[in-house]
Amino acid sequence: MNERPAPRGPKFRRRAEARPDEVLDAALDLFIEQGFAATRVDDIARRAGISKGAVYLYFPSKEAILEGLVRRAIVPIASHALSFVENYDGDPRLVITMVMKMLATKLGDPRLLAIPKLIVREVIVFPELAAMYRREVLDKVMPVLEGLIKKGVEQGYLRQVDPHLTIRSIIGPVMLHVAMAEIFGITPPDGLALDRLIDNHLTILFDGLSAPQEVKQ
Amino acid sequence: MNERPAPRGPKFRRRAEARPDEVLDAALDLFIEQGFAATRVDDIARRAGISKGAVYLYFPSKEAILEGLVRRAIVPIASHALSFVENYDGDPRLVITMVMKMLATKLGDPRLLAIPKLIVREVIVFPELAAMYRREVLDKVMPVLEGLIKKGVEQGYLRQVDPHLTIRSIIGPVMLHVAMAEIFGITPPDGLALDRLIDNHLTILFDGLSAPQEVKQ
DNA sequence: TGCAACTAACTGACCAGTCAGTTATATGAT
DNA sequence: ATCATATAACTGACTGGTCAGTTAGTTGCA
Repeated sequence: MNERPAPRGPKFRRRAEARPDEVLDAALDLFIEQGFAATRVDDIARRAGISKGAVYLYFPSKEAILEGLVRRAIVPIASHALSFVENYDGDPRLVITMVMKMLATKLGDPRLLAIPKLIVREVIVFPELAAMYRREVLDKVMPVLEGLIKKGVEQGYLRQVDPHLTIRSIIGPVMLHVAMAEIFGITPPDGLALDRLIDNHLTILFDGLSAPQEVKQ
Repeated sequence: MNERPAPRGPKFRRRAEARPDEVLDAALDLFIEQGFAATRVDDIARRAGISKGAVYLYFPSKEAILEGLVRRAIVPIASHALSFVENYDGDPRLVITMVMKMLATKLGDPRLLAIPKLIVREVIVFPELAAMYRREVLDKVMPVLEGLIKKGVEQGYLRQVDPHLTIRSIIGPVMLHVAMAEIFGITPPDGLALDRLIDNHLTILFDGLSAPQEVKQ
């Protein structure tokens, strides 16, 4: 798997710039496979192609690696398309549909999904991790969605609902779908089928589970 | 908290019948507080009022305690009101409402909620745990709900939806609500408010998020 | 009196974090 | 260009603490 070290090549390279990211990449792989506790720092080092001692040149502790992982994942979120949603003024159902499609893309990428999974697993031992994620991601995203729904109600697009609670009705089903697949391996017969789930859900979400009345003619 | 052992009392009691359950109770408390890995068998023993060695008279390993915990929680599920749901023949929306209220009760009890939480946390290290829960609980409950929806569609109560996927739209929001509260401490201003969440959700679920048309007169 | 139930001290494996020593490479003098 | 020197980057063996599981011996009870 690893190329055999050339007998005449140097024993190691000095590449201080690249190391931290390589450590994080290696750690993410291993944390996904085995979880935080079961992963040895030595394993992380080996997969990153350095010695254990070198890991401690860049991270003061194993926990700091986990924290670095979450921090690195969080950074790009801030610069995201939230301002578009914030300033949008038409039918909120279009934006909701868009948000769902985007969410599906994110959740489909194992390396993105891994971060919330890690947080969920480690929240008891490292509550600061969850606090960080909440502060940097959820506290930014959720108020925007809440505002969207509130405006939708005021403008007459949406039924009178509680904006705060309605967020759960919108994205809860997608989360549960992914969670059931991840934890229990329960998927539709033809795979994860996130697109079909979202179609099915949006129909129910917008127009209700009840059969349409015959008044439509 | 523990009564001080009377100086003249016996050093221990022989109570083989009661021990296993007491160990499980102690373990559940500690696993909730600190997670599986961070809990020492010695702590479990002490809280159960026995020595570590005694624990190993009843459970062959620490993992077996966790497994016993899940198994004990699963047993009462089998004998539950599923047959009622299975044989019900009227408007499925009534049953769905009922199921949601029942779910809310279960999720409101920390000692019941703790079991799925443990499974979620430990699924990577002990996948058999998740498999067990799936086999004994989910594979029994979900087909019944699926059948309920299917029948509801056939009898014209419900819109044409995919029964398998629709389960997510029904209970996903409740799960997300609880998960957000548990993991990130995100709740409505006035507490968990599960009842209000369910009311809000059922309105959306049955009749849709879209504002009602003016045709109703 | 016998033995199941129980205790408490012990063992051995594991692993995060340390550190003394080694190697790569940048810098500057010749 | 070539070499000497400095130091940042890195290695790998070691340590100290932790803890699951074991066992030799003690105690409660029928």
